[in-house]
Amino acid sequence: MNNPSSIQCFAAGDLIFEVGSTAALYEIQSGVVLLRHREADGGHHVLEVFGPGALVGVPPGQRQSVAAECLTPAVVRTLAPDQDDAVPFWRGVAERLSAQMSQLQRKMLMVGRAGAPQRLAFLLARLMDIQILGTPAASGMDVPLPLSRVNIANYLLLSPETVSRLFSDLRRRGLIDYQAVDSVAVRDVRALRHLAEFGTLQSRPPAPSDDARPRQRPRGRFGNRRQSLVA
Amino acid sequence: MNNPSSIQCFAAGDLIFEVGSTAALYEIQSGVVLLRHREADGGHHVLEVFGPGALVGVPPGQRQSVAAECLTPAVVRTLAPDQDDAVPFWRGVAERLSAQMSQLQRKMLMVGRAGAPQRLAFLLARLMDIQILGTPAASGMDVPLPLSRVNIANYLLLSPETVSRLFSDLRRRGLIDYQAVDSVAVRDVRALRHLAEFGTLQSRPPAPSDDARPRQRPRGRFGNRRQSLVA
DNA sequence: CGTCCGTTTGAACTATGTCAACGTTGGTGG
DNA sequence: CCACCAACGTTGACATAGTTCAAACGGACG
Repeated sequence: MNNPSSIQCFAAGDLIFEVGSTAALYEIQSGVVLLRHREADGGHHVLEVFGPGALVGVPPGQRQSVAAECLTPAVVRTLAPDQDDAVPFWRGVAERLSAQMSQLQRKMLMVGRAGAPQRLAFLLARLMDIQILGTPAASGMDVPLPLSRVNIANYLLLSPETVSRLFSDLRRRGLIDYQAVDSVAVRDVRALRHLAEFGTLQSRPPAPSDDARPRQRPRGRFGNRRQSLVA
Repeated sequence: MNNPSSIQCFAAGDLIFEVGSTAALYEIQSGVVLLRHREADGGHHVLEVFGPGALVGVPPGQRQSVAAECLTPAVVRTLAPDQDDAVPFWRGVAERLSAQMSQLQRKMLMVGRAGAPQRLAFLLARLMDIQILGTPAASGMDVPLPLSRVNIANYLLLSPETVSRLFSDLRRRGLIDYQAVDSVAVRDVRALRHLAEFGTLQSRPPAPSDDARPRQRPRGRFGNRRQSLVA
């Protein structure tokens, strides 16, 4: 109780907590952490991937509904309220949970509405952000992929085969490059971010500000339909 | 400040708050409320549907990232901390937000992995739960549908045409029945819940406990693949 | 009574899952 | 040290659920 915040270190592959563990809140100090959800049939889904600064776990009084696994060596801080700052503490937790809700909502739209290429670009963009933490992304930067293809597929709710094909496509198109499977060199950050956001490949920059071309509208699995514009 | 909780009433179609409104937390007392997310192209997505007891909005210090619209006449209570009970208040908010995260995660898996029929059954089950609130569901009960087909499609991330077809199918198969589009009579609660959970139609009960039939495993858009069982 | 929007139904298309075969890597045991 | 094996990743061929386009129907509202 008089130990308001303690530090813990984990190796890659370690579990920070398991489903059903007694509740606790953790703040990631360094490393990349994955939230998994076990299925009845023995499979599992990757719900979220978090980097430094994120809050994982549930507040006391409940049980953990998911498992948290370290993808890289990681340092986490256990969060607990002090006697004095209990109000700002819980307020802060509420705010951060609320922010994570928004993040999860974005992912849901991604996974439910966007096409497969956009989804992968989305994940790559997120991994870039986790890597650089503030620094502006530069083309040519190397992004580690702490997840296997299978985990990526689970995260994006795609089949591993599709993920594999997508990587090949992105490389063919020159957006990324890689030798090993556990990291990619981002050749064209701009195109990648554009793909993540709009689901389309922007016609290469050379286009000399041609204003008259048919406006590019967001495209996913949906989005090719005339919008009713009224609803 | 000395007004810790105030009651507000809304008519169907009213907005409780809009995107960008100053933050506030509301507890739904009665009625059905929908969370919408506006898109760049003028369309919108239905993120969640809530009934009495749910918490909507964000804690002070942020801006609303979504809009909340009443589908039926509704009564909501504005939540604000008292001087005395600030700690339990924020603690409670954190816990309820955390619980909603789990709920949203379930929906994400639904929308990303389950097939269209399962998704609709999922929504119908949720609407049943919102209606009855505790009372055990009975076959033959009448469930109001406060959402249009288009909104249902948006919620489930399907096209309206698909939703329409699904309703027709469910009626053909005798799980539900309806004359108007704004309510359904649930003919077979059991089958509907089974569909929502497993994605399959249970062979009608008559099956005389035939143990030797190929075990029904969960089926969605995925799930027909041999599980690696190892990962 | 006519128009309009939401719903329904039909037909065709496409993205993505499934199945299957092959290559590569890393670990294990002879 | 090398042979073998098991995962994982890649690629191809095929199947299909769900979107898209199109047209017809119905109720609501002027």
